[in-house]
Amino acid sequence: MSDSEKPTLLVIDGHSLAFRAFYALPVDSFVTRDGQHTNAIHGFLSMLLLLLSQEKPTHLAVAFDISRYSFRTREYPEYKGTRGETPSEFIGQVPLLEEALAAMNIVTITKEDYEADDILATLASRGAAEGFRVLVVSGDRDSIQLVNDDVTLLYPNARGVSELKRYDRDAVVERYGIEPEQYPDVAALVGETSDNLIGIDKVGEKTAVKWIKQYGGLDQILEHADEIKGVVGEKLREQKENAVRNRRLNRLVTDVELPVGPADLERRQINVNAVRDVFDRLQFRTLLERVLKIAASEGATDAITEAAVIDEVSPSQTAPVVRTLIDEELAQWLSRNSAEGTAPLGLQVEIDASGVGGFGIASATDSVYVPWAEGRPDYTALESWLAGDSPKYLLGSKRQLKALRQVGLTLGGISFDTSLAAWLLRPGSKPEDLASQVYSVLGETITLADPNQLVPEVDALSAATEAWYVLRISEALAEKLDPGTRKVLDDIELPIVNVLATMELTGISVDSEILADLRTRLSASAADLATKAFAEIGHEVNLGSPKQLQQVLFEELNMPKTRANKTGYSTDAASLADLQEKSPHPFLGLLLQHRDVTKLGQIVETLEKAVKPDGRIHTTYDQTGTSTGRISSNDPNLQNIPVKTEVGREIRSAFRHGAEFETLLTADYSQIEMRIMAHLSGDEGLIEAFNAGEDLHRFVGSRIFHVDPADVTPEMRTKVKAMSYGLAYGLSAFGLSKQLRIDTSEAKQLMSDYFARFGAVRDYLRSVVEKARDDGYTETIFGRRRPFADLHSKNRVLRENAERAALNAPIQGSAADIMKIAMLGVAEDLRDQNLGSRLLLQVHDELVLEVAPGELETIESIVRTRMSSAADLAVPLDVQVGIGANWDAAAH
DNA sequence: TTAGGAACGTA
DNA sequence: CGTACGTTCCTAAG
Repeated sequence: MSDSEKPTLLVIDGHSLAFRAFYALPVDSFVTRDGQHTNAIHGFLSMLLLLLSQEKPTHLAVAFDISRYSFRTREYPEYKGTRGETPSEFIGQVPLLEEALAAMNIVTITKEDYEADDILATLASRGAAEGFRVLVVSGDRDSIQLVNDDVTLLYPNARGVSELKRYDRDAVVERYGIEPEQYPDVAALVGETSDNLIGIDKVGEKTAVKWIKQYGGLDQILEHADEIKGVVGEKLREQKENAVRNRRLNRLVTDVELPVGPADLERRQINVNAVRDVFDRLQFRTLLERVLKIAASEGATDAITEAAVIDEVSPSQTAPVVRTLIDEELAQWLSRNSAEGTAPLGLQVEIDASGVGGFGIASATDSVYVPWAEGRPDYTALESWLAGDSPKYLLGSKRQLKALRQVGLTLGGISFDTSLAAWLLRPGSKPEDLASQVYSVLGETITLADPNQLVPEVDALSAATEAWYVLRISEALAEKLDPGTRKVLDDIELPIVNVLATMELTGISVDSEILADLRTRLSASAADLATKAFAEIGHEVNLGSPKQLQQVLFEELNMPKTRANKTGYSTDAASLADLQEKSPHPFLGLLLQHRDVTKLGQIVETLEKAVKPDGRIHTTYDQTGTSTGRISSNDPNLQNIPVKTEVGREIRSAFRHGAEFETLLTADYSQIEMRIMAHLSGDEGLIEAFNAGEDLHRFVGSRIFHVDPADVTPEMRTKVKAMSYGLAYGLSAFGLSKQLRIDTSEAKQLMSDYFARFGAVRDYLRSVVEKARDDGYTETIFGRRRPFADLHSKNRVLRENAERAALNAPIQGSAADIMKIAMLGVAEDLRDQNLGSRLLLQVHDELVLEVAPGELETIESIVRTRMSSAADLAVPLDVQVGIGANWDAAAH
């Protein structure tokens, strides 16, 4: 068998390569937003991917040391004793690397009492015996002894891990002048500093090699030690025990007992879903793409192993043949497949540039395609099936529902949505398209046509086949949903799809003249402020460039340094305010004002561009946009329209009721998160505070500072307010001191005074984190879960970030649930009572509606009732309602 | 052209 | 060293 026909076994010393990578790549350039260092992982994986594509191994394993201790340290406690502390940035990268390898379905091997090199040696020798071409990757020179006609060593050179030097037998001979098998003899004589193996004084590589050539090997050299002349001869005779010991220790073990042999290490299919997960966490974008590319190429060529690899999936099925149906045939098919007692159908609406192109509808065993031509008369059966309650499973139902609405069709019976289900299972994940879900949920591969390709390489999948996949994904996901999550899906998320779609289609009316006027004033003001700012420093700069500002502030004006960030020193508003105190300069104030007006100007401009021909702005709500259960808004984001400043309120005043309507009405929950904390913690003091109906912060302040509510000063109230709001975010004494600009000691005192009166709150917050640590997830009042992995992390920054997020999740999430339930109630009443008023916006704890003439009282009553009764808590849910011609006037 | 960071708007 | 978002600009990569 020639070499090219042999299977290739690639074995890697994990620690050694990761450690090389760690020193080869700058630590600071590879840090996740959470503070996890990743340079070693990145370097390792990058090299691994290169090896996979260049060497195309058929079999693969990575070996790791279990600890620093092995049979060698027992024999010689000083072994590797020169190695210093492992850098803290390296610790913690290895477990993550192992996770990444697991996701790529690569076998990792460890063995108690042995080093990774021994595992490599064993696999290499067995592999060679079993007819493999073996490639060993290690940064340990001892591995040279493994090289022979079947085994090649790939050794990282001085440039780190970007290149590996190839040592086959000839290369070893060329480099060292001896056969690979003789290398340990050389090392035994010379010694190995990195292993703390001391050699013979005065004997270097040259001498050792010369002796070995002369006498044949270490044993022979020692036998003839007496013949060797000079000082080196003396040293050899004096210190020969060193060489004997070194030789004993540097002999790699080739018969370690392992749970797997070379033949078991056949390359396995990459688990794309898991890889995405791990790589997302590590923020490896480019690497992810490289892995996906490999996965795709391998997945396409090897359909058989596919299903076996992704955990426990049923064997892949074959999509039913697509039939195109219209008219009577279609009516019969629908009637047959949607009759009472039949299973739900998958539905995929074909959406193209001009609207709806057709429908794919599928049962488990049959799929049909229905071309759509607007205005055709004979679609009665289809339309009534679409509008009816007959259960339908979809992927991304809101988008499809909107597309149908725009061609005058109604969609009812949305009883499963794979995007929503996948998000509920993993609320941090980004929505996947059909092909990705087919892979991540079913473990099968389909190829979608590239929409950017004019002449598609592959035929587009019929919408009917897509619907069939959606149906299967739905069934697979449904099995994974625990009852609580299922209830959230059925009772909250699926019903609210329709409400959100309606709000998006409705939009909100905007007075473009107000915006245009505002923009003119703001840009004039910006120009004026910029001129004045330039005059202060004597030249022009780009005030929007943090880099140029740093030059001006810290070099030209020599101001004291502010908080450091990745690109230098911070120039954010808080830092500039600090600077203004320490080193007053007119430039600072002008800069801040300029920031302010340009920011507002941008917002106004964005809004102007977003106004559609109907004079309204239609945002898009992202139902799967958050990890907590909130809804996010984009294109444009109407959940962050300014309100705190005068100009901000002017912007809000441009949002108004439509011409046919009477007024805008806003309704918001007051202190909903604090109320949820009171409920969840059962803190009697806090519950009393809300039941007393008094100003919350005044009440809490009176308890903490031991004064009458009437004697709570504004300063006291401010402090209490900051403390209360901070609680739900995991605020620290340090953070509190910073925000209130008080001493840390005073902040500490404030916190302890607070908890002295409201101790159950602290107990509750602690218990949330503890429970999450045990369960692996948090849960809202309504059973919405959010998983947390980092609560057990050894990395303190990661762990503490996770702890704060975990204690916040049930609070923010429960508030989100409550608001969604309230919206469902309001929408239901509007529909059932045939009211003309409409829901327009949701801003987390606030709803904006436009009220049809004559409906004001009804609407106010509906909104108050539905919002305050959305959940039954230990404290009342207070709702504030405001009315006005525009969003600003309707505030209260 | 693209991706990440800084900055800043909201709840 | 305070949670959850989206958008904008600048900048350094590609």
